[in-house]
Amino acid sequence: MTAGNKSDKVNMKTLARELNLSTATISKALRDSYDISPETKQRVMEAARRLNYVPNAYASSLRKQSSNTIAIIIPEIADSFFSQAINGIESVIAPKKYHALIYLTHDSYEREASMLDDLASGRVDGLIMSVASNTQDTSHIKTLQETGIPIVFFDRVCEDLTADKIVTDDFNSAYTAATHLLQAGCKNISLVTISGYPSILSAREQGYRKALADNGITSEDAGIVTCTNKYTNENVGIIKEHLRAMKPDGIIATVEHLATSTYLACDELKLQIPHDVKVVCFTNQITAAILNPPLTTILQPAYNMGKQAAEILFGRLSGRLVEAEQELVMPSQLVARASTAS
Amino acid sequence: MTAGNKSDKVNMKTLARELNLSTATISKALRDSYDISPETKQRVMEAARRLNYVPNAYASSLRKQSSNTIAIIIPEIADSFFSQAINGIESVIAPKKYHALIYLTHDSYEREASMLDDLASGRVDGLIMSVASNTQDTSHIKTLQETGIPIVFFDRVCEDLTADKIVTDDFNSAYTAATHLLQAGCKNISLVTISGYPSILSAREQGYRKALADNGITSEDAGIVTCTNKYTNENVGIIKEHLRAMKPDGIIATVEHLATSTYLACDELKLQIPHDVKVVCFTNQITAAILNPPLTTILQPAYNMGKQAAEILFGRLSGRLVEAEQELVMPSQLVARASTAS
DNA sequence: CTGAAAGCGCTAACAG
DNA sequence: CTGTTAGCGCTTTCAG
Repeated sequence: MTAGNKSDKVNMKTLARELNLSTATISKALRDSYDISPETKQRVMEAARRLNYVPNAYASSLRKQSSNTIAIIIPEIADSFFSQAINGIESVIAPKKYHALIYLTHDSYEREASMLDDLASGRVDGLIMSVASNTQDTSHIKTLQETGIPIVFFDRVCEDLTADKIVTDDFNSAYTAATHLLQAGCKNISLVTISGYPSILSAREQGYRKALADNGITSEDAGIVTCTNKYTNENVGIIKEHLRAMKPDGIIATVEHLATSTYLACDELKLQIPHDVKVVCFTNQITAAILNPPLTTILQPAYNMGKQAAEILFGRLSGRLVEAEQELVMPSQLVARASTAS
Repeated sequence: MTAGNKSDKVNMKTLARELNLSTATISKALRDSYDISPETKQRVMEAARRLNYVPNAYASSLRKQSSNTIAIIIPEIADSFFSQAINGIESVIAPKKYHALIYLTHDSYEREASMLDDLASGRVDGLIMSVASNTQDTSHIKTLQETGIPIVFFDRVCEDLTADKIVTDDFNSAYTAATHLLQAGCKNISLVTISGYPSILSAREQGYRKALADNGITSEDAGIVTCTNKYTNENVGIIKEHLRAMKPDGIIATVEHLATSTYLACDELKLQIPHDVKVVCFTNQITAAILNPPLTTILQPAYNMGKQAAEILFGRLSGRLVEAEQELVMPSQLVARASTAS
């Protein structure tokens, strides 16, 4: 039981009483309105500071029908890409004194849908999201859009939706990754990926297929390994089985956590990277450079993607940005390291 | 401009009109109150679904003076420990339909203080936090506690504060790490750490010192290297300089991002781990096992710490937990890998 | 320049 | 069982 409880809660009425003014004047003075005299403003500010006045966030939000709050909905948080993106988002909202509610779908469509339904409550002014990998039906998203809440998607976007989107050039990145492996001498390249609908997964797969096709290799799907989207040992088993069966000499892993699984699988089978199999992974992990061996990565501009997403969202919120929704494609970067050395 | 805007906003008044009932009845029916007839409840529920009614979060929070929202304040997000802890927190708040506001201090006392001041606005019912490394004055925290908002600290706690705290046994962990290195044959162990006040840093330092003292080694502070708490190349330089000057044969790194800096520093100086220098780091990075060489870690129970913190917070919020504030110490685990092999 | 009054949408006494 | 009423604390006309 703490002291100084509810009893001494100071609100505008308290200030008004203290200064013999009306709450209307207090309100205007605090918002630095033009039609309040400088002296009154001084007095109000002083009293507010002295009495430790803090405006009630919900009263203000209710009245203004806006909350200075946005939601961030992502599949996972223990993932370098997403946590770096959050940093980018935070870098633009913090200076504006906006607040961020964070929600994790754990890649579940049901959770995602219920989160979006809830957001129609006026809780947030806008939303930045990356869809769950098993989200196919997008009606929950459209319903929220219809309430007028702007949504900006990043990385995992829905193709059938009209909205602002920030993505990387996944097709090209996968194409580049595959080409990089081919140039390193690989003849039999596998794609280690996860199941799901987001376009980034299919784009990465298409890029991979195209690179093989352009080099006269017809894969017949044998080179595609589908893992679960959880960081579990199960994936190590799936990858090992594939390595044993198909004996690929090159692997492209499409999401961050598959790097560890792939390395462990190779290790358990005593396959040497890059001698027996070369590996490249889409990941933003900072430890890539000190892995055994250092891992060639497709590095996404996670921080800047988050930053851009937030900036576009604020453009919408402020009414500054009125053009049609756009898809912004930001370049990823292949960082070559020992895991793909010839 | 999306269709179906504000105009058709449906609130309790709409439902009341629709069904020829009062808003009081609607409110009670929706909350499944005992004194509403089953049939009325049915009608209300049906109408709510049909008209897509979503209760206004802020009106409700304002009226009830509680928001079903908590704040999470942490130094960084792109850090495995913190992101895993958030997962733990989320695992308990999501089923309770609570919301989480997330704030990053970037280890700045000023930002932290302004965040805590703001939370007196009634925006959240409770707070889970890990203090900034340069927070020394804790008056901003005490002030918030006085408003009656329960705060639970985890990992980076303040010693001079009365509050619920979830920590790991940092002293013992560091002692264990140092002992582990001594047993592996190290004679000259350095502690690579960051500057700051949180007790975990001093506990880790004390544990290190005690282990050396217990083994007849007097360090005279020469073995302590202080880095910046940013993930920058600067730290690689600082560590390299120390390695050159002091030639330690063992290193304990106290925070996650120093693992990468330490490995890079050794690499640049062509020092072999573990042959020339053995390394152990406090980190939760999942890639520890696939580093070159695999890294011996002090693994903190991050997920469970977050979970416990949230559970204790809910205990306070519900009034279920009324005993004096407690400090819960959870064990870390030394996971020995090749980086400390003899 | 300042104040009175209405109301954002919801909840909780209290009556009936 | 249902309705009336009075606010939660703030902002915003509109008068003066």
